[in-house]
Amino acid sequence: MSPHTTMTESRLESELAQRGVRMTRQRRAILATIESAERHLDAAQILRRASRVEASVNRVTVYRTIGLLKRHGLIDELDLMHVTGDAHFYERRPEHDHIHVTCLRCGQVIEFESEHLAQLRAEVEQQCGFRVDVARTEIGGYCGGCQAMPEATAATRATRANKKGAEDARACGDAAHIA
Amino acid sequence: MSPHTTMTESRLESELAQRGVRMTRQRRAILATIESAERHLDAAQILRRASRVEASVNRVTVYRTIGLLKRHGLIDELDLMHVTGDAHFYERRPEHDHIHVTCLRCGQVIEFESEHLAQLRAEVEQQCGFRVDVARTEIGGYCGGCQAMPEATAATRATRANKKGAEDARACGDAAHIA
DNA sequence: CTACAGATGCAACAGAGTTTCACCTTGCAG
DNA sequence: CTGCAAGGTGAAACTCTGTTGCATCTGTAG
Ligand SMILES: [Mn+2]
Ligand SMILES: [Mn+2]
Ligand SMILES: [Zn+2]
Ligand SMILES: [Zn+2]
Repeated sequence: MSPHTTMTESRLESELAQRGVRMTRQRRAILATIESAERHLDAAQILRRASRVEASVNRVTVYRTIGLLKRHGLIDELDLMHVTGDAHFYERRPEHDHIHVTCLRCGQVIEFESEHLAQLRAEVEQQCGFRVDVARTEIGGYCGGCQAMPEATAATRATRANKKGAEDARACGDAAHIA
Repeated sequence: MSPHTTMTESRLESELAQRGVRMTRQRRAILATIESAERHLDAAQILRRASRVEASVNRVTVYRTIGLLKRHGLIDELDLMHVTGDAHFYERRPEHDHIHVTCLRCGQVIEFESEHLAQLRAEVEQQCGFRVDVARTEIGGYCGGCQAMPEATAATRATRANKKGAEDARACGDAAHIA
């Protein structure tokens, strides 16, 4: 990597610029992390990944930036049925709504689009007199594989026990240097 | 009230009985509380209300009973967009699915039924190969009143500050005797 | 009535997110 | 450029939600 890694400006970054929000090295790292994630990340995972490009990023700043992005409607918050704990997960707000289907045994998450989402939202706006800001549909169940699998063999399951940090550090090559 | 208030057997109670689950005074109080609630309660509120009929009920038992009911699919867990904090809310699983529409300013919650829910669920089962266990749609937005109200006047808003216990104790007559 | 699986209470713990405050940086005006 | 004020940041301490270990108690089958 070059000495001054300038990091290509993310879409989130330009969205914020447009709205006159001040940009910092820390924010840039966090935005890029969220933007480029191949899956839904929670705050701790965002911190770990962002710290790799900008070592000074702090836990608190991650939470503050998540708050900023939520207020501006640029990201959505997910529970993923809290299969792995009480943390919330984040993703950039997509063009079209989609729902999240989580396997309660293996933790796999599938995204699914449907016409019914927009229709439901329209119904709510009309019949409840609400201006809808954010809509979230989450489903929990058992994926094909896990339906077949005998109860005990479920070694894949993301339990509360093995959740302890390891997964993200392992997946991405170098050790986590932030607790 | 008579000395030995026998408390009519709730539907949750008989559901559990059918499944051979052991019944205790504490559980009975918690089940009755959830069953008879006129709105969605979080764990702390369930504890406060249940303690009024059965003083020995403990916080931990509330959580354990919530877990029991979730495992048996007898209650659903809601976020209500976490407008008032990080707690989760509970309600008995209804006959027909409904969604929860929460006003992000005043905290009001509206329940709404729609054909699209069942259709969406069917689509997921077919196209994702999942066996769906629980489905949750939550919407956040601004209710009619709050859309009209000028930004500052929002005195009604359930802020993190006023959340502190008062609301439930006040609403139900006698003081909360459990922290 | 008894025995024992299973439920409870307590206290200690753990994880997620927030607040405070002294210090630092960004973006802009001069 | 330079200086400066508005706003962002890190560290530590804190709050709130939920969990666990363990000694003790109790509901229920026999
Ligand atoms: Mn949640
Ligand atoms: Mn409801
Ligand atoms: Zn699975
Ligand atoms: Zn409102």
